[in-house]
Amino acid sequence: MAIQIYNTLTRSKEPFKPIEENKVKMYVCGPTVYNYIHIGNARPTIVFDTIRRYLEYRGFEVIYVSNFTDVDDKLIKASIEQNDSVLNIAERFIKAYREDVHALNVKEADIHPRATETMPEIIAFIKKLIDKGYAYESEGDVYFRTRKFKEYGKLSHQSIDELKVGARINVGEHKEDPLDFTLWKKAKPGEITWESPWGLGRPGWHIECSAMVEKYLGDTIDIHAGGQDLAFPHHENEIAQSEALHDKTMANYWLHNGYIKINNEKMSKSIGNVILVHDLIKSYDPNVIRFFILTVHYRHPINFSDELLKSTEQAYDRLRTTYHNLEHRIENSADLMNSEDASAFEEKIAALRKQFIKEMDDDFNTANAISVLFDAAKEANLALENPNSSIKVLKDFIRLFDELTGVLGLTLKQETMLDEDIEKLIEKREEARKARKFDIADKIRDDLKSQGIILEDTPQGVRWKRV
RNA sequence: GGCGACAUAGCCAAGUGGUAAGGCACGGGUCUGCAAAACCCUUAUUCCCCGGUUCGAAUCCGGGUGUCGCCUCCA
Repeated sequence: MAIQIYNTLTRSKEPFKPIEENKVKMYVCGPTVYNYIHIGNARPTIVFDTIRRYLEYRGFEVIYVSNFTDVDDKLIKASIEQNDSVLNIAERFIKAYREDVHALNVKEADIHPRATETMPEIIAFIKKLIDKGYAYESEGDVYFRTRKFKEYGKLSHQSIDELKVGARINVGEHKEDPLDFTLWKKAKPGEITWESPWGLGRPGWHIECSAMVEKYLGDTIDIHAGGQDLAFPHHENEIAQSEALHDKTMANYWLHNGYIKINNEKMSKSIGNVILVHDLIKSYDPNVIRFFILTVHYRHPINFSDELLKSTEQAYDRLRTTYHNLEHRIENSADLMNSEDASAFEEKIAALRKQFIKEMDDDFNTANAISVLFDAAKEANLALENPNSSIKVLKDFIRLFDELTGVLGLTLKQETMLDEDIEKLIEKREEARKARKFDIADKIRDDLKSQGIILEDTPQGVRWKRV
């Protein structure tokens, strides 16, 4: 059975069929780089990275394009406030974005185009729209003639007459119709500008994505994705621009991730509850943050709170502990070949892998895929419980964890080095235990615990982990 | 006003017609020198409310309540 994907366009799950066999062209709307990214920006980044990884895992070659909006009103505003150039600010936060996203183990996009580097294509795109009658110049601005595109509203399932209520005309705009949206914006004095057939100005927000998709992926792509709020108007406008020009479907599958709320409130600057990834990774392992995002289906809203993140950390530690215990046992135990038990576990490992794929095939249900990870932990723990388990089985569990968590962009492996003086203390404690001097042994264990190192005694010797 | 999402145990969260996954927390037990980790057991006769369809509904339909989102920059 094919992978099922929920398509915003049809509001239903559809079997995934790429345009070219085994190849996926994927475009994800990226950030406007005027600040550090917040946890809400991190969700689509993580979610669509996971979808990309899964498609690759299933044998597709994925071409993943994600843009940086490096010129727009917000950047111009920041430039005035910070008394720095738009390009400097953009450069700074692209760097910050890369650092944050790298920490969250998000794979680099194949192509990361910037609006400012796509200017010739953007201008050409607009020009062709004007030639085709879908756009018009008006006192240095260029607008898209929305009503002329008959399918307008098909993504957000709104009729054009209902949309009219919300449409606005800002001061200084000269539109034929309130629904028309900006393709090219005439520059105000002092603003960053590019030359165009309509004078100095800069692109509107929606046009860059249409131009980039066309430039890097072609007229029709497989997957176009972004946050739920981008469905309207951003994606609707992209469709209008691209399909008006090409007379072809822009993207076969439109994917939108749900919102993140903070303590059940909307995250917004006015409430002052914006959580930056940059800050969050100072207090939490990025693995835990990523895991947290993936414990909820990508289309559902997530509530975010410190308390929830803490309990997620506990949950993640259960997986990490199992993984670590497997490693410890493999290193400290002779191989005991017990083929009967081995084949039973091998069958379970195969079944777990199959189940994981089944869950992910169903519209990337990472919540259920994660529950398979816990099932795997349970089986691995049972294997560890058995003193006769073969090393091969334990190694196969490690491989299973590496494989499945790799698809989710998570890692369970942790640091394995200890300071020499701590190693000595552990040895000293072992001697004390052998001599049944438990008061000395317990004192050492307590001391190390206060340094964040937990000792656990097992039949295969002492095992340690950091808190 | 238009479009949409959500409501499942103390908390988080799957499940979209066949008799309630998983995790966190809590309690009991086994193991242990004591721990830790792990394992076993226990924890929702019930899925916001009221009707309806059905042999059968958390799941479908109608109505209601509540929370939230988009329609304006926003992931």
